[in-house]
Amino acid sequence: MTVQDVRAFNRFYTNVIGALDYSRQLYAPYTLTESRVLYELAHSPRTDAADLRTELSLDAGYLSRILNKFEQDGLIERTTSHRDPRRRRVTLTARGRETAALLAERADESVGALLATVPSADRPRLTEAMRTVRTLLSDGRPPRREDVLLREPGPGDLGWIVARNAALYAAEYGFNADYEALVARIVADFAEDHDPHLERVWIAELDGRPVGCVMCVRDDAPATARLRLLLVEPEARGLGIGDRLVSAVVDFARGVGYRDLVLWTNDVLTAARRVYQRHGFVLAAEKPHRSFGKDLNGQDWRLELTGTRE
Amino acid sequence: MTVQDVRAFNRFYTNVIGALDYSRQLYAPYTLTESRVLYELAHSPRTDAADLRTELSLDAGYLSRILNKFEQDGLIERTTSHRDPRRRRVTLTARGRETAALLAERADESVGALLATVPSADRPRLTEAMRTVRTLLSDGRPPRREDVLLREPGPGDLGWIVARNAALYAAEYGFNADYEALVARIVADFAEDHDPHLERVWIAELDGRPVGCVMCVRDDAPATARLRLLLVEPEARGLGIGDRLVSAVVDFARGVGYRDLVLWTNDVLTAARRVYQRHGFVLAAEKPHRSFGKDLNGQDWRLELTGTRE
DNA sequence: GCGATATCTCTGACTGAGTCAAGCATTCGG
DNA sequence: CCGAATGCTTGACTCAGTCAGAGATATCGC
Repeated sequence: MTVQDVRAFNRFYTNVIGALDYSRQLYAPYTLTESRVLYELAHSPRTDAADLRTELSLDAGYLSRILNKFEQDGLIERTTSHRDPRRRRVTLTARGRETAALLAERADESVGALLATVPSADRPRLTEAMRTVRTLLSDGRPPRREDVLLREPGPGDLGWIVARNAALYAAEYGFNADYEALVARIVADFAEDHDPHLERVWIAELDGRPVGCVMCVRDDAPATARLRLLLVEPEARGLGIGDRLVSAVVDFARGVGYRDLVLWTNDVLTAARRVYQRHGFVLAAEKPHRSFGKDLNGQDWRLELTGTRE
Repeated sequence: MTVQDVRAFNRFYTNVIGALDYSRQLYAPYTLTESRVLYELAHSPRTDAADLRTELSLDAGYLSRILNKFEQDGLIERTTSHRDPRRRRVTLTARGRETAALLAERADESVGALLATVPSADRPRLTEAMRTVRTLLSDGRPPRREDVLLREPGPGDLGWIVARNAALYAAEYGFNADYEALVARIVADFAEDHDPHLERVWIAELDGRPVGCVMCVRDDAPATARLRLLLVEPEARGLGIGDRLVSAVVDFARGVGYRDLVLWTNDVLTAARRVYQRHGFVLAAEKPHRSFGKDLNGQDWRLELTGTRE
């Protein structure tokens, strides 16, 4: 049950945060909340009090008192905001920046001590996992299209294509190991020998991790390109990534002078089919076959690249 | 910088925990700390006050007062411990269990509301990431040899072999994409056609995720097997995984009747070489070559499988 | 067995982080 | 121009959590 997992994590992490502050000297002579305010100020030095309130969800009176203290200690200066005299603009003084840096340093030390218990080989996994938790929980903001980036494959990405194709089709359609063999063959052929001007692979990246791919290779027929291995991870669907990948292939194929673009798929892959249709592919042939441990309907689709460009 | 990542995560998660408690009704009529005590009691019903103190690191006086309140409310009963009359044994009453259940239910709801913002496709990633953070930070208990399991590859594992070989050798030795092509070729050949009685792949699994692999295939020479693609993830090194993988290959090859086991490696892979030596492999030939964008010394190693079995 | 010391618990006294409500100044919507 | 809303401040308060002392009992050295 996911809720229980999350609650267990909350209990655990409450202890972690508590343990970091064990000596009770971390924030002296300020409190955790004061130190959060100071941090916020140090990282966006020209802020209105109202922004601090919403950002840290503090009580207005509480914040006002905290800022009083900071002003007495010479950490900040308060002026009224230009565009709204009710608002107070808060700016850090040099002394305030010093203090913020001091607190940051202490926090660094404390966290460093915690991190020292983690083998350095594991640290990338730790930061990766923390980033995952953050992005998934951060107000559930759904990723936007602009967060997705298309790029060329780097080390390991071709293997990733094989792994994710095999795992996803096994999970979603029950394909057996033959499918992984097919994909591995396609990828190996590409990796071993391809003309970078006429053949290419794109990786769709979201928050630094691959979430989709597509390949464009020469076909046997003259002046014909073949689109292969279109894939979008379930968690990244609905962002138009499939469309962008297909567009990339179409544009590329047209740009380097192919006259036709073909692809082979199966009718069970309905989402993919709609993407192809949107880009103007038409069904050229359909044939039942038994592959990957399933009875399937193979489909050949074709898009003429000459003619009217929309 | 990892420390900064962790601190960012701490700030973030402080907000998450704060937000969960937003309505301020979560624990009413008790406080967070009281509710933690109640939780602890509900999950180990027969506890001494001293245990609670150490477990939750509470002030003795504070805990005493909390227990007073609980006793007045009829949630607990206090008796003196048998083995030490100074200690107080605390047991939940039926009413105490009810209250604990009620609080747990409210917390579940609150967490459930948070989780509702996470698309269900992402939830496995969330719990996985949380588990990773917990296991890495919780006392850094190093994994033990018994936690590692050798198994046959499942869907996606062959692709994983390609991906991790390529990524690791690129990171550790600067190999270029040619190496990924070579691995992809080897894996594709295996996936497409292999004799399961004479050729096999092993995946080493730690806590449910792959951390190592090795392959055994027929060689061109008669009655000769070839060991390929031995790999152990950095974070799983030092657990004897390499030895276990090589042992698996040696035992398998000997068991199915091969007379020789050969392998090709490069002298920069010193850790792997030591593994091979431990298993009795001897260096048969060495030859410089330029591959994968590097000048390397290729080595052929050989182990006779007939003769004295140790 | 006895004294010195440590441990467990409880209570009184206190601190101070955070909340609530009222009031003043200003902007916004009509 | 008026009522409502927003931003900030201050006074008054609550109550979570800390600290110190005291009583009871265990443990250790002798």
